[in-house]
Amino acid sequence: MHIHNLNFRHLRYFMVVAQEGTIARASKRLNLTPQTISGQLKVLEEMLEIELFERHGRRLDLTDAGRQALEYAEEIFNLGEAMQLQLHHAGSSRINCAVGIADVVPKSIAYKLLAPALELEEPVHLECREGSMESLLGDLIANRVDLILADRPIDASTHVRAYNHLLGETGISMFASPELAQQYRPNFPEGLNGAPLLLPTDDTVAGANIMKWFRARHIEPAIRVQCVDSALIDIFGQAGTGLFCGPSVLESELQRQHSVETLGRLEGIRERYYAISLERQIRHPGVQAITHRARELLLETEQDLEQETKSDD
Amino acid sequence: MHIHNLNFRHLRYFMVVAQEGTIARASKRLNLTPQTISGQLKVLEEMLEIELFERHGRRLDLTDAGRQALEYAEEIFNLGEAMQLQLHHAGSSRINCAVGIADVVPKSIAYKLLAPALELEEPVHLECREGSMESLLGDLIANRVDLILADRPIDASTHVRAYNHLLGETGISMFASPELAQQYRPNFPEGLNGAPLLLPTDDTVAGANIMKWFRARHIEPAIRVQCVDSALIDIFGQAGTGLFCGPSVLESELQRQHSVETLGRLEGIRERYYAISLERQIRHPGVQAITHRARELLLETEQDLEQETKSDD
DNA sequence: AATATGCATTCGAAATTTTCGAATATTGGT
DNA sequence: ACCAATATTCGAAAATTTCGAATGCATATT
Repeated sequence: MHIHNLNFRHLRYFMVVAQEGTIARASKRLNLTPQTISGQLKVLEEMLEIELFERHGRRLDLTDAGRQALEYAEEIFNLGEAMQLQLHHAGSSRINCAVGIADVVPKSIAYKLLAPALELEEPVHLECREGSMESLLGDLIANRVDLILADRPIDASTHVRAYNHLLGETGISMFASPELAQQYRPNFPEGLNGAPLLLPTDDTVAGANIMKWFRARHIEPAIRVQCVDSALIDIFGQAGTGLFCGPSVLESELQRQHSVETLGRLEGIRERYYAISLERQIRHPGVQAITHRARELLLETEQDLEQETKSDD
Repeated sequence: MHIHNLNFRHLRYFMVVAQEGTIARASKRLNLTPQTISGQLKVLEEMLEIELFERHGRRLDLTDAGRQALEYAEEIFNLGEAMQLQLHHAGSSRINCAVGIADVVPKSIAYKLLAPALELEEPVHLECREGSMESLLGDLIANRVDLILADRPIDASTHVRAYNHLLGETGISMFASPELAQQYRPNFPEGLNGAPLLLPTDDTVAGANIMKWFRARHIEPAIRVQCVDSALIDIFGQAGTGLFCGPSVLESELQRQHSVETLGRLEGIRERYYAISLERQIRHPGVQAITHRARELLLETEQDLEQETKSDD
């Protein structure tokens, strides 16, 4: 079996299995039988001549090579979709605005930030793509996206010459399923020693901030799950796996949609969101709408919320 | 037929056909029958829902969409190979030096520039990748390559924060097959009006320089072929399709390998080659060897040659 | 103008690859 | 020890890719 037989399907199956953690769940999401996934995964491993997963009992854990391969797979997949989109919409005369969303940015936040572009008189056609910062910066300099939504500004170390636009900021709140909330709310945050916690990975701004916050207060929660995608954290949190943090602006949304309760605020942490573009002076009408209007929007929401909770300062 | 059936083979066939210009030649290079290529190309067009080639008689010309798709295809293909290389060499302890070569740089020049790295006491393992400047810059900031070899420095307009290292420069000579050389050598360059010419595309430094050179002298050759890859120009030139330009340092090599003769120098044009890296202060031993030793090397060769031809100034 | 050659394409059969049903093996929990 | 859930193996069916033969078209040759 040669490498050129590599299908986009192989990559897709691999990505979904890595995301879902088990072949069984992946097979459900893909509407395929588990044998197929298992077989194609083995084919992929043979083609790449390397083990992608470590089989621990019936658990599949990504190997180091698997993690590297996953990054490539996601980027290749994105390029494939971008190609299809661009070719297909080439003839269309709609205003197009391609946005890259760093996968550390919660989807609801992204929606709030992008919404202004959809409310223009001349409606904008948005194309969204997710990925790691590195991969998206490559897309930005190649003009495959007009804008990146991220949780941090880029600096000299990124080696990309681009401009940051602060869109807004929010505090961080802690959430949990009703049972866990009842147990841990009484002495929050001091009583969180040993409490089960779901966290963004250490290399994200949010994850690093939260860890620092706990260390500064000599509190040591038991970290159960760490992942990049905050949507996944929300799911785990809803299921009661542990306490988790999220943007304060999303409090009411999280409570309603995931049936979780708020324990309190992590005072002192401010999460900021940035738009990153190649031009300092933005002419692209869609991007303009986002960078101008979005800032007001998120700050307003935040102010409303501060009046409601009224616990700061 | 769904997009997920997209194979790396489809992309490869497409790339080779675009490069070779005809399905027949592509089928020879790929050791496949023309029907296969033709069929798979049609499958690809159906999957992308767009025409990649315009069929003019028995000539295949890339459409606009085809050109865009080609860029994506090359990038996707490179990523696939990079993935395989990185995973396969992950355990190996060799010094690795990944170099991106802009496809406007003649292969022989690239070899000359990279050779110093291979002569180190501790031998360096080179990994080479070709592609457009944009695609390679993405690889550079994502650390998939340590260095880019290019025919121009990067400036502010590229939006990448990186450093240029001039490696050397050379004059430009004009070559042709013996018959053409005999015909056009007597009154070079004034008598080149209407002469068949093979050129790098307009968006390359070399192509633009040569065009400007002719315009300044009110000479109007008939441009027959324009392409990015200089190796292809050499082949056409060898076949006698037209006159073509190449680096003066490669005069003897071109004469020997492609059985062509030199018509003369294009006085005033200097072709420069640059290494582009993310660090100003280079620590990578392989990259260091290239940026330090290569400069001397190419300049030396050039000086030798200037003594031989003795026609300047 | 007729002919020949080279090239792209269409069609059906063979080879290859992917998918699934059935059966087996292993894990984790009760 | 048993059960439920999972991953895997094996062979057959379905789908895809490849090639041989034949066709049609365009350019070159006579």
